[in-house]
Amino acid sequence: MNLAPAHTCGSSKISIEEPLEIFLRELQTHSPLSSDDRDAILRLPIRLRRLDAHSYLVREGDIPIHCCILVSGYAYRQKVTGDGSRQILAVCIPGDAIDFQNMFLDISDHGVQTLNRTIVADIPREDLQRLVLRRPATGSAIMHMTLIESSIMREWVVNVGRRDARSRIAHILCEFAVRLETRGLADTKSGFELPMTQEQLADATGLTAVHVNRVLKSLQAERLIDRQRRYISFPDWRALQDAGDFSRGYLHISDGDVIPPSRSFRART
Amino acid sequence: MNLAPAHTCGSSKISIEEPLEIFLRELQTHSPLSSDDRDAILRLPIRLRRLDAHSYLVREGDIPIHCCILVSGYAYRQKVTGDGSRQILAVCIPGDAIDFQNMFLDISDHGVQTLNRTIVADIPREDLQRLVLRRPATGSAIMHMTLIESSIMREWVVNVGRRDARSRIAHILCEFAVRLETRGLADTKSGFELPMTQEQLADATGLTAVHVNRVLKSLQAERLIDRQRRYISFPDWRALQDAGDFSRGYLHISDGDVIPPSRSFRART
DNA sequence: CGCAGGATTGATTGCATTCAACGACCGTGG
DNA sequence: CCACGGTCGTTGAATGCAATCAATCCTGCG
Repeated sequence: MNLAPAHTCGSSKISIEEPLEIFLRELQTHSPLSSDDRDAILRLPIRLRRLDAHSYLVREGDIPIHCCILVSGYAYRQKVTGDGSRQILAVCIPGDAIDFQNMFLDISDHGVQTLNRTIVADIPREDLQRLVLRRPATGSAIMHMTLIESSIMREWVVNVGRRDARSRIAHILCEFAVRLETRGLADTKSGFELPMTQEQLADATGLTAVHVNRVLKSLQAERLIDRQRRYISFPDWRALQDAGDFSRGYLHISDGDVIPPSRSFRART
Repeated sequence: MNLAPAHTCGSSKISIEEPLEIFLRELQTHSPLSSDDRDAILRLPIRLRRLDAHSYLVREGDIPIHCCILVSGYAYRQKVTGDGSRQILAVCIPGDAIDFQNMFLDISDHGVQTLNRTIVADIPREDLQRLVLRRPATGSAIMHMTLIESSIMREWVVNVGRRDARSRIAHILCEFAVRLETRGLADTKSGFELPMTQEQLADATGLTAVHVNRVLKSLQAERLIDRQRRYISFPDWRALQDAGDFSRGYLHISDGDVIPPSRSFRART
């Protein structure tokens, strides 16, 4: 079902180094590493995979055997309730590591699925665990990334628990914009391609697709957002943040973390 | 406001070792440590504090200077939205470490408050960071504890995002019971003292206090719970779990983790 | 061209909120 | 000892936000 065959992604072959450099960059944005640590990371063995949209990266109940880094494309974490409804827990963007959550535990408590066509780099679990034990600084860097993900999840609890539909949607749009921007993948002025359907947006915000549609339309009518198909931009970024009760503190972005758009690696859908 | 004076907590003075032993026990339930690692943990400097109910352990925006271990009593993590409503993100029980979340980040993205009278042990941040860098295995153990907290938070997103009021309440009660039970602080048969008001329960489940009250009454009427003031027990534990769509997988409890009630340290309220 | 998934719209329902008042319990102080 | 105040719990009535049900409209794609 998965293991997508070659798709149009430019002419050049992807070198084996690039994914680890992306990973290293993300690790280092928060905690500096010695050159030995950096080398150790760049020497990690990896395997590249291409995946279609809607492929499973992790299934709930899996025993994780590798940690995968999202090189390009988007994915989301999810859990399903007993009555079959789905909750999206997080959206992963290029540069994110998928399996820190599961890797140090025995069994995956949630699933991860791709949103679109995706390239991932798998790092064997044991190699990563060995790295962490031998090079504590890399462990701290991983801890740091993981804690930021936790912080984002805390904000999601608030979003889903205590905000009305309008704020929830505005908030998630703001979060998405800022996270993409800090990786040089979008810019709040010019907007970006939203990789989610309205139903997925609904599952992320604890609403129904129908209601998401209505809220989006009303945000559009108020000129807080502007949509052309999936492409979305924010004519009044300030007002959108207010509507979403958004402030970026919980993303723990320091100024130096931002990757200028020119330097960015492109998301190949 | 805080720094509660002596309260009745038995006659004996609390020895300085005990809190670190509690901490060590929790760390070890998931990842075994060498005797050197154990010694290093037991040698950590700590300071004990007694706190009244409703004291702040951490304020949103604080720069954490120590990590505190909850020795006895309960606390909760919270965030407040722009319009002033509160969301409770997690309930901390004796043995939990409060500040792993914040310690490796620069600034606290959420607050922590005590639910009742509490004893905490502060470990200076630098000592803990030094420990982690010198003894990677302790770092892994801390990572492990942190990831379980993340897993619980994921389940909370689902609870608040995708379950109706009845299930949310039943679920949180189940979670509470199981977590207390594994630390030998309660048992699902005989019940336990619920340390939260209905308003706090509401803020944890994304509901209103009024509605929590109605749901509790209806659960009572169905004989899924039994309440005498704050004391709660579960006449039909199986049915309650069903009502709450609860299964304990996400708590990542292995059989060996459970502390028999006899060995347990008592929660001194 | 026709199909399928996604987006849109309307009408209706219902769960949870809101507002408001009252009751029960507990600790405190006169 | 009892009166008092405050917090928490309980209840009723009315409102409203979002869900549900159902149909239709797009639009990209085979």
